[in-house]
Amino acid sequence: MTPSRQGPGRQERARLRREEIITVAGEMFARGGFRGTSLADVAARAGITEPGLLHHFGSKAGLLLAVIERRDLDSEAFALELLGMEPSGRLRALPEFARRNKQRAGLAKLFTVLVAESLEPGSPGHEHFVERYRAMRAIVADNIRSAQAAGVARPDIDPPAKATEILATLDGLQTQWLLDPDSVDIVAAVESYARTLEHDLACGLPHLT
Amino acid sequence: MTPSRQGPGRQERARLRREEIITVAGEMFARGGFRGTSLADVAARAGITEPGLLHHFGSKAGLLLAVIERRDLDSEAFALELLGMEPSGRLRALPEFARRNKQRAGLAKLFTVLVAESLEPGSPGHEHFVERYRAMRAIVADNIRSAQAAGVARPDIDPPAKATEILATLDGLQTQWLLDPDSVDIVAAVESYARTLEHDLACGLPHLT
DNA sequence: ACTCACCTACCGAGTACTAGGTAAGTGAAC
DNA sequence: GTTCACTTACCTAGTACTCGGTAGGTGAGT
Repeated sequence: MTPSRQGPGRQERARLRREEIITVAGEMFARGGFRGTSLADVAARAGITEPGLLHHFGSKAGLLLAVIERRDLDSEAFALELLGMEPSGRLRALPEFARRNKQRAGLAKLFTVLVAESLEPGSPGHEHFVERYRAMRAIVADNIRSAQAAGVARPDIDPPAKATEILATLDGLQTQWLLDPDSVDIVAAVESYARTLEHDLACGLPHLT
Repeated sequence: MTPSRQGPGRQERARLRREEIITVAGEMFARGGFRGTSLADVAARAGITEPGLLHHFGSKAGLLLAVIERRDLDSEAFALELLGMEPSGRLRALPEFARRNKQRAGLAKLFTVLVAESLEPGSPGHEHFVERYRAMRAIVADNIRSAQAAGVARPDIDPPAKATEILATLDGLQTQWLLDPDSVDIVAAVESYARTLEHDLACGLPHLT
């Protein structure tokens, strides 16, 4: 009897388990923060022992990095989707982005909580988030520049400054929504902001055909 | 000999010590978060024992509330200052607010970290921050309404939505600055946003005298 | 005389992580 | 196509330490 009965084999099974653990850990970090969640908590929920966890991820920080990496893959997919659209439609995709995030409130909360926990230099995720924000600002700034080149945005706007501002608003809206979902409708808020932005970028422009 | 020589007396001395402890705890909560800071850390820095701390504040959560209360008093002072100005000048006071926050990066970081730690319902500061944001949105919305009444803001702006948006942007800018002060100049960013806002609120208005 | 700030000493329950083992699967030699 | 050395997944048990909080006392100030 060859032992390869039908199950996915050892390493494949281990990979699946790793994925499952990352999912669970992400949810728990979102609820309780990184510092507020213990390896024991994660292990219990994932149906594994603490040393079992550490076997896969090396350390608690390693687990955090795996969770962050997963989240990044997710949002990268969305970014690519965005870049596939023509520039004029990207603004209109913002509410779609909000709807998507609303479906995944856990991921959104995870991000907000982890950023706050990473403010202090030297914390496990600090460099990662610094780099990430720099990259995001650069991407948004490039988008603005191309909109200016296409003549659909005022040329007197400073792309980096506006990029910082846009990301800030989206983050801030998300935070207020996560804190108090009954008072803040994230989709409506982002839709409203998209209108603000449209007005802000174009108001005063000489009309085009 | 009446022992009231010149020292401030026992209760006064205790009050001063309380204040000192709150200051120290605020700094440490800002650096390491509430969960990431232990009573032992605070006690050591404040030159007191852990039970000494608990004598004053009852519990760790009590200490947190004292810290939050202190911060609120501080920002309330600024709010009153703002309300003393005529409405048209309030926008111009935003950069002043940023400069003030830059001086007190510790307090700003404290606020950002604590809000993130309070996202989850049931966490020690949750209700406090929910209430606080509701109040702040209401205040800003009122400001917008009065600007509309005075004819210096477009009447088609929805005050609550714009209020949420403004607070979001200011919070988000602060977060990016705290995370990466080398890349984000908070004062310049807020100045830039104040210009955006001015443009946003007034652009399209029929000119007044 | 009494209050109250603050201490020493301590507790039980976590904390991340390690040591060392077992058992199951894998790959090359034969 | 078995055999067998090797790797890998994961466990039990325990490390040294930190956590927030309590009990009960001391001693200065009022």
